Amino acid sequence: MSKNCPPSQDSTCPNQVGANCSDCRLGGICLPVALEESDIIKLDEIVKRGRILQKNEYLYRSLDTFTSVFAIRSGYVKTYQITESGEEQITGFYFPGEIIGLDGIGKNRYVNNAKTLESTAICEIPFNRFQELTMELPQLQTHFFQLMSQEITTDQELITMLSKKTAEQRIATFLLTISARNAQRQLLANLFNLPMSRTDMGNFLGLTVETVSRIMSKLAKSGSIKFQGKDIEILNITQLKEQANID
Amino acid sequence: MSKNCPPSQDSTCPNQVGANCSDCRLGGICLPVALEESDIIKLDEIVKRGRILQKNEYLYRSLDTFTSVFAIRSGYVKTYQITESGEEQITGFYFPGEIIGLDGIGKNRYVNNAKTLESTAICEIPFNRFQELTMELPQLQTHFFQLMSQEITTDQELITMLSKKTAEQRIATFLLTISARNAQRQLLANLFNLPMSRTDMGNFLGLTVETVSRIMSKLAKSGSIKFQGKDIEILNITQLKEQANID
DNA sequence: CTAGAATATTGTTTCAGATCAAAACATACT
DNA sequence: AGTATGTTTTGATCTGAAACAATATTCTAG
Repeated sequence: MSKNCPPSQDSTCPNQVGANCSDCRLGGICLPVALEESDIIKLDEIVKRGRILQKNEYLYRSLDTFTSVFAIRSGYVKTYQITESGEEQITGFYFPGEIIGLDGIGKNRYVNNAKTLESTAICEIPFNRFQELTMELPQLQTHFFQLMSQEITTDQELITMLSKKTAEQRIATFLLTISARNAQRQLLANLFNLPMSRTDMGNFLGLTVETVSRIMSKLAKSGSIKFQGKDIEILNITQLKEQANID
Repeated sequence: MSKNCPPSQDSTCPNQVGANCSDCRLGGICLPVALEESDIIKLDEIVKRGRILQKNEYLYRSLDTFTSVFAIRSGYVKTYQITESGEEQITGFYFPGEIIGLDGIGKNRYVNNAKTLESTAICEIPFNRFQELTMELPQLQTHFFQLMSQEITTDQELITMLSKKTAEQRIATFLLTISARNAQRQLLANLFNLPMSRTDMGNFLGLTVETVSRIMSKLAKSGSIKFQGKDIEILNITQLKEQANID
């Protein structure tokens, strides 16, 4: 098996974004759960690895025929819908190790658009073949059910946020969520870079850019955080949590 | 097989809410898709039928160990979470033929509380046994993936609503959604009874009761609808659609 | 049938966040 | 480098829905 092979979707060929699921540093965050080594190899065979998208490229668009779900290896993706009145509504931000495209299963067409926020490496998992594989690997099926269920749960958290929280609570909560997701990926929890613009943050949180900007400044003045553009440092997580929750 | 048997969970015993999946008048709305007769029988064997809950009873509560998903045969259920600050946030209303409990799969505990809005008949589907069955019935697995995906999609519609729509647009949209769901169940699309209180409506839509009441009156004055308490009649669906969408 | 409770409606005031406006930064392009 | 274009911040004003308040209506239990 040649080591010096061209960029391709050949899963047997190691390339710049990693060779296969077993040695992927994302490990358990992504799909392979408590699978046997031999089972991971089966999964490996169907995963199309190594595709790299530039900033602002689409993984899929609303109404495209559903074919695959995607795992993010590196980079960041936002999903959004266009409302009847032509506005964008962001429904999620996705980080390395996370899976997108689940919304397409229901009607065999993607409902959302998925667009990269920066240069992003992805693994494509053709759903037909994946589903066949789940028929012989119950653990894989279980894991996938869990993934979908968790997507429901995070969507419902956002619903609660939009329905019940003030602008300050939303932004504090958002920063804490990003922090936690970074920590889960062995990154620093209190010092990170926001992958999205203020506009996107506001859109996701149901706020205008101006409000986002104002509240960020307010949180900084209160001493909870420090920031310079997209670089964020959490200085007082206890206080930030209070700002996230309490009325 | 006795016809005159006590109320029980014995699925072989016909009772007041219907005998089995094959002759359930909800048909395709619920689980059994394009299944063979023989496969429906297998499904029948695991479904616990005939449990009837009174108004305001719980199907499950937040943090209960996840065991089953539930199909509603008749009646209505709301799901809700309690926020950190102790408020209720309704995440969904469920109608006959719809499936609830999917949020519990992710962490093996229910995230929401599920409470009946009136006397409600349910079918309980123990998830372990159901999952085993999906291993031999690919169509059943596909259908269940689709159900979960659709739950994601409806949650995302609510997100868009809460983030982008005015009070009037939310209520108009809500009434149109209920109307459509009734039509799907062979009920009248333009004359129906809301199963939830104004308070619950407001809670779900991120509005106060007072605002719900005001907007309902406004919609009635505009001639789109007519109502008497929970009895709703849609008089001008075209106009109501305009009120639901346009800025 | 009636008292009491719960739910719904309507009126008035207040306020959080939107909108409008403009300046300050940041990034990309020739 | 220097100009243009996009993004973020800060300021002033406005507004839709919340909050507060008071009735009115509908349910429920005895």
